[in-house]
This record gives sequence, structure tokens and C-alpha cells, in this order.
Amino acid sequence: MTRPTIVHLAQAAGVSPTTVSHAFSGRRYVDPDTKARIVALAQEMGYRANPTARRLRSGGGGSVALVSSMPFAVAAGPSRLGFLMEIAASAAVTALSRNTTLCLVPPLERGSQLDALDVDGAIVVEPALDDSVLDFFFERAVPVVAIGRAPGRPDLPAVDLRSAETARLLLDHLGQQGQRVGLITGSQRRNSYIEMEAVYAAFCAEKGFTPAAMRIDERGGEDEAAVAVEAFLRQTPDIGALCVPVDAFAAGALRAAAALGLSVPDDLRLATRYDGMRARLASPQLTAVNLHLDQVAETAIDMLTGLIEGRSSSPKPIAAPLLVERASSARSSR
Amino acid sequence: MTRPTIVHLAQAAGVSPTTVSHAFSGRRYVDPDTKARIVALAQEMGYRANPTARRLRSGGGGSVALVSSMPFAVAAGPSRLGFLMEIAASAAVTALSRNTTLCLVPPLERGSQLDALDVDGAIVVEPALDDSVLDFFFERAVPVVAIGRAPGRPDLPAVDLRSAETARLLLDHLGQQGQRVGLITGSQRRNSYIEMEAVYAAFCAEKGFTPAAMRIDERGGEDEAAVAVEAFLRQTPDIGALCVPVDAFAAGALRAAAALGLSVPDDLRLATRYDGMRARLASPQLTAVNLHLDQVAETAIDMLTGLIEGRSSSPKPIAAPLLVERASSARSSR
DNA sequence: CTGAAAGCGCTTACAG
DNA sequence: CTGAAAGCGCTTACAG
Repeated sequence: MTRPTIVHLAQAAGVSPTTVSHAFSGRRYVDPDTKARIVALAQEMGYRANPTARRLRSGGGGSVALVSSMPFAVAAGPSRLGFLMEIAASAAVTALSRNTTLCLVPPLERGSQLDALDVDGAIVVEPALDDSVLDFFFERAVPVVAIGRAPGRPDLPAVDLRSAETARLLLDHLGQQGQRVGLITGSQRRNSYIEMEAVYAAFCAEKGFTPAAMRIDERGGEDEAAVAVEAFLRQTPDIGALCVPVDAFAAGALRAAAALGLSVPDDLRLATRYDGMRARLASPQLTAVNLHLDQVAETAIDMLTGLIEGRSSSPKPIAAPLLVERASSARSSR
Repeated sequence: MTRPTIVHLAQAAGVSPTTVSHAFSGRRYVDPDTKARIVALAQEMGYRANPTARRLRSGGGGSVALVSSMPFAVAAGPSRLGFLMEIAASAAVTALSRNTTLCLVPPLERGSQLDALDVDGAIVVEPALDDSVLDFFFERAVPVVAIGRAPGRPDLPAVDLRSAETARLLLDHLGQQGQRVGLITGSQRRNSYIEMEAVYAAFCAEKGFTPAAMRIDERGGEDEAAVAVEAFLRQTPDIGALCVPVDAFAAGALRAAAALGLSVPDDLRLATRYDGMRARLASPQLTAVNLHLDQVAETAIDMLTGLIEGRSSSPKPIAAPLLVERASSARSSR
């Protein structure tokens, strides 16, 4: 048996397809008895409107994509998976309540066979400068909302992650003991790194520190970070605190400290950005920042559905980032 | 400007829509020059086939859903999020290579407005007995593949997680010192728990142990597990090793042990199932099992696309589970 | 080598 | 209170 269509149901109910349609959509009055009969029959026959047909006729309105600009394979190397997936989970819930489904899109290589990707909009997580993922959607005239502003694209609708404030929070906290504070960011040009580096430069100027900053390629993950941070700490032994926004890098920094015989937090205070499992389960636990990712995801979905429906996106601001103090940056007793 | 359709492109190229269609699909010969002209024009006009129309006409073939039978809100409380999301990431990659997109579906409450869910198939992760998620898709005649066999539904296509073997691996390992081994599972009736409990019963009989097992409601997460396991350990003080397949529960068990002043592994050896971040970042690190989730996800996608296309699913077996020994179950020196 | 026409399953003006 | 008809943008027999 093939799936019943609106025509079958209409015949069975002795009405026109028009009436069936309205019985379900409620877009115009249908005699209560007729409606009841239609609904009962639909139940019995197992009729449900074909969503594809509905979309074709009514135009869009079904699904949005969630895309990380980072390769999944890399992202999966714990770090960004947590960040992306926490957003994914919240976004899926919000999307559903807006009657939309959330498609998880793995990294788009240029020219990949993605013609099947049938979405009405896309959320791109922390796009980098000249991110090809953005071009992909622009070419297709698919509306995009970024999570974290897009470097070089001030015009692109985005949910602001308030990275400058986050940086301030972390640096002020780490600097409170008067120690020289170092900064480790990623070499990719994401807005959060850019803003953090800028705040860091100002912070150093205020405090009279010589900046001690390094960028590490995200693709190297924790292992590369462990090696790089160890070298960094050897070179700048007077560093008393380290701000490491990428949690995988922070985990690497922890290993580097151990390798050098430095105790965290007594010899080296450490803080990261994303308060995920990684920060919570590290030993010592890592001071981090509550970025309100649930709110971020919900706002992104709302802005995107707004864009899709042609409403101008009311930029609902996200709550201010909140420092979550943990053992890794406790005031040293020495 | 509205998006160009096949008719616009056909007019511009001076051919029929039929020819345009074939120029792209390659389903019949088109004069090379004509084809080149069409492609160039499409590029220029920004024409791309409307995937919705294509699907309506050609019938399905676009997207599959990934569903956890656990509420995201709960799942997000670290535990299952890792498990689900690791599968999601792999599945999304595999799906793309099969020209399919992966929709993340939050938990389906009965009667939720999910009519917009327009998928050709679904992967359900570790369904429980009488899982309503399965009914949801059955009602819609959407093909389903389970990850982990579905209790009470031996007929449902599933990727076997080889839970009996996993249980054997863990129990033999934990029992190798001759200690009495306890088992903590979830109260939901998932196949992995059921199989583990059965293997445990046999294991106890072989070893001559009196079984010491407990089930905890998954919804309570780590906190409830900490409390419950503490009580459990007080009641059965001769337990020397604990098999705790749910990683969140294992984390709770770690806390329970600490509360009782028991050292892991010296006083209590511990092992869990899913080798996620939680196991790796716990202190001490948790012995766990490599379930080959990437392979599992890929196989699930393959089986599902097979079902959708009417091919019988060749049940490609997953590699045997592999024990990953870590400090939490090291041979005690005492 | 290419076209005209039917049709996928809906929704929505238009009409009464 | 309800229907007949057009049309969303494609693909695919059928025909030449």
C-alpha cells in the first residue's frame, strides 16, 4: 500500500481537497461535523500531509543548518565538539519549538556535492576571516546568522559572544595578583581571538607588562598545544598566569605545566573560555566563562527564522559573560 | 530579484526545461555545446535546482533524522550528550558522503508538533523498551535503524553494540583480582543494560559471588548516582570493584568513593562503558571500552539508506569492543 | 539530439 | 459553508 494523499482522503470523506486542506490548516471555516469526519478518516487511513509538497507550494520554512567552520574530524578531537554540540543540542530544541528542524552539516569543502542541502537558513559557528563556509551560503542566497561576529563582515547578522568582555573578565581575574599574564589563542582568525588579543594588548599597556602571546594552529589540538606551551613557558619563565581561551589548548597547557614541574595554580594560574566538560573535569578544574550558550543558540535560531521570514532581526542581547572561578586560578598561597 | 527557476534558465538558453534538467542530471545525452551554454548561464544567473521541487517529483532521498530516546535536557547533563554527539558528528560526515543531510531531532514528546519533520529515515540511539520514539516513526512509515538493538523488537534493523561482549570484557577485567564485583545500570530498559545484567548474572554464578546490582534512573544523572552509589557501597562493603556502564554514573561513583574515604583503584576498582571525554578527564582516568562509534555511525547510515532505497540491509558487523585500561581499575598494590 | 505535456501532493486565490 | 482550477519547480515517460 502506498501512502494516501489528500485526494484519497478527500474522496473517502466526500469533499474536495480544498476542504481537507482547510480542515487541517484551519485557515478557513469548515463545518465541524465535516472536519471531525475528515480528521477521523485521516487517522484511520494514516493520512498525513506530505511535508515536501507543502513546502514546495508554500515556500520554504522547514529547516536550518548548523555549521562549524572547523572540520568535524578536528573538532571531534574533543575541543570544539563540546562547544558546537552544546549549541547544537540547544538549537535543535529551540528550532523544534519554532517548527523547524536542525540539520547538522559537516565541514563543506569547496565544491563538495552539497546540492542536496535543502535548508532555508544557516547558523555558522565562529566563522573565521574569509571563511569559505560563508561564501557557500551567500552563493546560494541562503540567509546566515553567525555565532560570534564574522571578521571582515560587520554587516553579517550575528549573535555577539561578547568576547571583549570575556577577555576582560579573564585577564582582570588572572592579573589580580600582579603576575605577568600570558595569552594563547588560535592562529585561525576568529572574532573571539581577535577581540581577546586586542583587549590583551590594552591590558598589558595598562599594567605595564610586556605582552607574551602566542597563537597555535587549532588543528594541532591538545597535543600540539602541550608542546608549544611548554616551549613558551620556558622562554618566558616569569609568566605567572595564562589565559588560554581554547579549552583543548588549556588542557595542553596543563600538561606543559606538569612537564615543567609547575604546579597549577601555585606556580601558574590558568583560565579558559568555554565552560564545558573539559574545563569541569580537568585536574585541577579550570576557571572558565559561562557564555550562556543555550541563550546564544536560541537567539541565533530566532534571528535566523526572522531573516527567513523577512522580518528584520531584533538583536536580542545575550546576558553578560560570567566568570566561573575554579581551582586552576585560585589565589596562590605562596 | 527572485530566484531563477528552470524555466528562466531554459528561456535564456533557448532550450526546453527538459534539456536543462538533463544537462544537470546527465540522465540523457545533451549536445556538449548546449550543455556548456546552459551551465555557463546557470552560473551567471545563479540558478540552482530547487531541492524541494526535485524531491517532490523524484520522491524522497534527502535527509535522515538522528534521535536520542533520552531528553536532550537530561542528555545534555554531560553523560549521553557525549555519546549521542559523537555519533552525530560521525553520522553527519557519513551522511554527507551519501548525499544526505542529518537532522538532529530533540526528544519527541507524544503529540508534539512535528509534522514539519520531513525525513526519509531515522536513526534512534539506544531505544528503550516500548520507546515511544519508535512508534512515532512507525506511524509515519519512516524506516528506522536502531543503534543498539531495540528491546522487544528483535525485528527492527539495528547496529549491534555488542553489549554482551562489552560486559564480559569489563567484568572479566574487574574480576581478575578475585574481588566481588558490583554492577550499576540504568533503570530504563535499554538493550545494553539488559545484556549487561544477564552477563553479570552468569558471571556471578561462575565466580560464586552473590550478585550486587543496582539500577539508577538516568534522569537523576551524576548527582543522584553519587548518592545512590554511596548507599550501595555502605550496604555492600565487601565490593572491591564496580562496573558502571553509564559514564555519568561512574563519575557519581567516583564521588561516592571519595565521600566514603575509599581510594580508587586501591579500595575500589571502577570501569565504565563509553570512552568519552568524561572517562578520559576523570581523576583517576576511567577504564572504558572503545565501541568504535565512528564505525557504528557509518554503518547505521548505510543500513538506513539501504532501507530507504529498498535494498535489504547487509548487516556489516562492528569491530569487537576493545578494553581501554586506565588508572581507575589498575591492579591494586595492596 | 530535443520538446511538449503530465504529474509529484499540496495550498490558495477566485468564485459562488 | 465549499469547490474547481491554477500553480509551486522540478523530472520523466512518450514522441519524434
